[in-house]
Amino acid sequence: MSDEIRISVDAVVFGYSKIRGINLLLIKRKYSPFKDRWALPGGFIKQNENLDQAIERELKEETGLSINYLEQLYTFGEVERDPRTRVITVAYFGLINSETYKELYASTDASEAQWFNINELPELAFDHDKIIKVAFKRLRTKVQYEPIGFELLGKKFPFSDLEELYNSLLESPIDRRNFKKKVMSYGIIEELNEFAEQKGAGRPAKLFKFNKSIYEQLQKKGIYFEVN
Amino acid sequence: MSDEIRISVDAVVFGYSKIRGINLLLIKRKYSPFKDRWALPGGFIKQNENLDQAIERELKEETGLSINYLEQLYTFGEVERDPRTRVITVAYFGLINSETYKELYASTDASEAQWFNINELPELAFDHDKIIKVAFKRLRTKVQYEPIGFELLGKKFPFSDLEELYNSLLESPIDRRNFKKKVMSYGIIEELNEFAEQKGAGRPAKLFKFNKSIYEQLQKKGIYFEVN
DNA sequence: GCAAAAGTGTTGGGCCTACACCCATGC
DNA sequence: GCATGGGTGTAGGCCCAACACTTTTGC
Repeated sequence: MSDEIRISVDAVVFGYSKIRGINLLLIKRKYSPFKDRWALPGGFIKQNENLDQAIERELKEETGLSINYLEQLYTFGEVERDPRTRVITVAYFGLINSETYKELYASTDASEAQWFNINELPELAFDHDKIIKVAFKRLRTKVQYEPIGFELLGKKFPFSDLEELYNSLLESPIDRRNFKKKVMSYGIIEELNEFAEQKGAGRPAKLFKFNKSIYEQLQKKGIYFEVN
Repeated sequence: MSDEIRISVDAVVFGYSKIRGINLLLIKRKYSPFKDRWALPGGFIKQNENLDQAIERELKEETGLSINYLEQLYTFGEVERDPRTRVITVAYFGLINSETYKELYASTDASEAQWFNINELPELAFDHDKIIKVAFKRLRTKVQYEPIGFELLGKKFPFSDLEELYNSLLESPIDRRNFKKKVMSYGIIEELNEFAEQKGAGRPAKLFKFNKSIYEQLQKKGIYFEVN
């Protein structure tokens, strides 16, 4: 056990689908410690790369995914969190849109990377369960004051997808009519003249699109998104 | 230049007084690099201490202060942020109440530690100006949705101190009557039967006290503090 | 025709905003 | 008595919460 302190980055990446709900990206560890245990994607940072670069590299290496939304979450540095040596990890919080999300689902169970439902997580390596808790709390808090929910949906989505997403993230069930009025009132969502593909019965759903640049203009004016 | 990556902690500690406004705690560096330049209190973490322990130790060593409110802010890890070698720093965000704050003011200019008005900061070492910006933004945002402003006041305070504090932190000037109604409506502030010492003319001000345990009970019920 | 999902308006009440004068003290 | 800072109430409007039926499709 050297006297060095090592630094890693780890990412908590959430995905979403209407059927499966909130899912989390995990990888199976190839090496000791915690060999064959599921863990967050991540790894040690290199001498000449920034933290942001490190986490992007690790995600690409271990899962092949590119993440549309990624921000620093918290740094975990408990002395005993890694049995080998002292490791401090900078955790990131990521969201992935449903198109990319589906691709990974297609890539079989044999893959090293896999999605798990947030309520059915396996036993995890290190203190990763603790990190995930912090990240999930951030997700549930942040969807209420920033329009990050759209990062979990596709570019075009039926309004009911957004509804369901917020329903699964917020504590109390949302009122469909009030929710739509509120969200539409910001003018950051465009109604398209396209319809979602039918799957089963029911009236076909119009598709909507999140307009990020309008949101950014509102922010500058001091108008902030808020839902609860 | 070794191949090691080193880890430090730094603290952005804010103090407040009605006369001087928002102030920031800085220390003068004794050693190279940036010798004699003002910088955030902080230093390298030790092999066997947690991050929280490290920042508390450094603050005590360098400034003698004990901080009532301290939370992790953000981790800064740009490759070139330290000219010596690669150093990643975990920044903390702290608030200190006005009693403690005054004590330091009494400890002369010769001291290594000194308060600076947030609008009159000297040139700083490393990327500490950037860290301070992030911290100040956090302060201004967070006072709006958590009652952390009280951490900057004394245990007992005249209501006008709170008013002035929010006035100096928020962008638009607050309405005195509406502000008081809002804050009092949470029931987290007790009106005492004591009065502030007179300094100059004016009606004597009643003293108030923040009741943290009532606030925590409200939080559990899902009632959140909010001012703007 | 019935099951499944999408779409849509109104009302009452509570909360937030706007706004200005009196009170107690020092000098 | 005047300057200084502390303390206080109301009315109008806006926004939010509560609430249920109709439309379009697949089968």
